[in-house]
Amino acid sequence: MAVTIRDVARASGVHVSTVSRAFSAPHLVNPETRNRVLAVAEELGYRPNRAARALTTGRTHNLGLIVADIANPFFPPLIKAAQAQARTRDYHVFVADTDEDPQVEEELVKTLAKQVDGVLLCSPRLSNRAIERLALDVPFVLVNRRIKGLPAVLMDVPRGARLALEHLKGLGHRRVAVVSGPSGSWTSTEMRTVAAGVPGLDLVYLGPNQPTEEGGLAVAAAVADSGVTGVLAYNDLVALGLIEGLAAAGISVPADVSVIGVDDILPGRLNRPKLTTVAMPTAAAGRMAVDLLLQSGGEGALVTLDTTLIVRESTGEAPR
Amino acid sequence: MAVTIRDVARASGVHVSTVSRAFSAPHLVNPETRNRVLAVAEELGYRPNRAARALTTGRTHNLGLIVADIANPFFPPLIKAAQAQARTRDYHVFVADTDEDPQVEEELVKTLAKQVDGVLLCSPRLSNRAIERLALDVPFVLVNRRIKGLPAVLMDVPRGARLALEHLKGLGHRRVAVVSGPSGSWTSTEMRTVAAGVPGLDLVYLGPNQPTEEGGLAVAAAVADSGVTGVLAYNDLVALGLIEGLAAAGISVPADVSVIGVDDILPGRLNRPKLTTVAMPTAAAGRMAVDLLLQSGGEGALVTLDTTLIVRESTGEAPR
DNA sequence: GTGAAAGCGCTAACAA
DNA sequence: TTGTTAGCGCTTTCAC
Repeated sequence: MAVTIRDVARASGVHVSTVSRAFSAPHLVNPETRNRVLAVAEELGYRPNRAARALTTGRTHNLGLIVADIANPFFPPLIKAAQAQARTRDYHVFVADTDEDPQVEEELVKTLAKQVDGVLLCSPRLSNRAIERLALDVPFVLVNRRIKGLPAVLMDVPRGARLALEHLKGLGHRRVAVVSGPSGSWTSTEMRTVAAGVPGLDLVYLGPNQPTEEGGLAVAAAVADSGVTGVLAYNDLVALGLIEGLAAAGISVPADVSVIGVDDILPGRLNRPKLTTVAMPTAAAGRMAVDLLLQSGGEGALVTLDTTLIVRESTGEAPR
Repeated sequence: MAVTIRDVARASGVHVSTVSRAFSAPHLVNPETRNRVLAVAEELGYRPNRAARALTTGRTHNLGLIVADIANPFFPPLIKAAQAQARTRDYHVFVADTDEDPQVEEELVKTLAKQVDGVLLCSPRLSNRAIERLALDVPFVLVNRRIKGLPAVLMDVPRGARLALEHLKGLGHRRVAVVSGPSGSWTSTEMRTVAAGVPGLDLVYLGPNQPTEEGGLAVAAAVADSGVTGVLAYNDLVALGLIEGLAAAGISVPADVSVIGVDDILPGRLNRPKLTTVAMPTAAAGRMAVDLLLQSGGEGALVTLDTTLIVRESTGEAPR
């Protein structure tokens, strides 16, 4: 068996409660005693058992992080940042993947609830009602989803989309396509709204569409037929697929058509042409979500992070 | 406070131990009683507190998964698979990122030790000695690292490298470069050994080198100067950077030079030309590592997973 | 400043 | 088959 608080107490000639205090309420114990206890603990290799501690304090010092798909390149930077931020505050994080399944998501929250002080729900697939019900069991911070009364970290996609469209316009593009994602998608709707608000653009809406490379590939023909010279794609994966599809049809990016993605995932940075994209502050979102969760009192807090346009190689002057 | 076993006991008119048994030793309780208890529990929304359970049983039903860098595209498929596999066995998994820092790695293992039934150490940066010492505290499964006496999941890189080199040879390439990674790296050494074992190839060893896109970019000039027509790169990132660097120098892949990577990460699949690569079975490794950890008795188990060559577009006939 | 004792939620002998 | 009791490792009143 591992070394417990009792072993330390015995070896340092004090009561267990003193050892406990030496760790969790240092100011309540005589510096000398404290140092002795700490030294003994160190020597024995004692580490407080966090689970046992949680039982009395009610605070587990664990967080849950639930995402739809760990392998989707959008998430890893968020997971990494959240985990790092949690660690600076002495928290561990459970990471779970729902495989896009709302049922799994719900079950995960329920089983995790008792073991964590809060959970980060990233781009949840669950209904608002279901989430509100779950929020009774455990504190939440939502990422990429807004539900009244629940703290959330959002990213300002509309701003990024506007920037993207204006960038296209500034390069002389007039006829521009907006390729949306899955039909129910929040972002798709937003993109359209924003696009409608940029004057002087002749807009073509394409989609709904799979939010994947295949989706982009599939929409290439429609883009080619539409006569546009610029495209704002639902996300980077779609943009990448689109560029590939266009190339297969003999249409070159950015010479013939400019393409902008959304997310700023790694593959877009490695692609040639390097993808111009609306960068989502995923790492910042991960950090911020952890902060929100840990800073009690941030009840209904709503943080919206700025997106930025990163101009790389997939956009250029409109052909004439 | 959440609903506890005591609430369920009271509401169903039995003793807590009966409730406990209804969940963790169903066969020991009368089916009728059991159903009643379960019904009441369901109704009250009772969920056993796993941390409390762990305190008595000694089994937490949690796993730790430690990787060097979550954002490195090599890891997410492994994390996803490990997590999924763990879930099928009713385990949760802590995911932690060491940022390539051995110190952090060690500290993480120590703090996690008490909260988990075992930890998956993926591509650890720690010394053998340190790992052996830590293995006294908590069961390990190593991924991508072999230490005597510790269970490990390895991937057969030599086989993949041989396949890659033979593929190049089959395409008529004679003068071929092997671009290695960081100097200490295990894989680098292996690659050289394997390369030496493939007859009829005129080999050039380049490196050591950063295992990143920049590393590939940096080595492009040397590759160009070396007069090779084929390259086996340390990994996909290096291969991608190399292709980019070659392109900048007016050298086309695969027309002038064929390039093969290792890993099969997503960016390679999205790249143009699509990267020919030695696919690492990362998902299978994640699953297998979890199985090894959970199947007690697998003490010194050593599993080597096959790698395969995936031929895509970055390799072609040698120019003549 | 330190010790004693109770208890967090649960399981595991041991009785009955 | 079920209840009783003790205790997992720790914190937290409450005394002293």
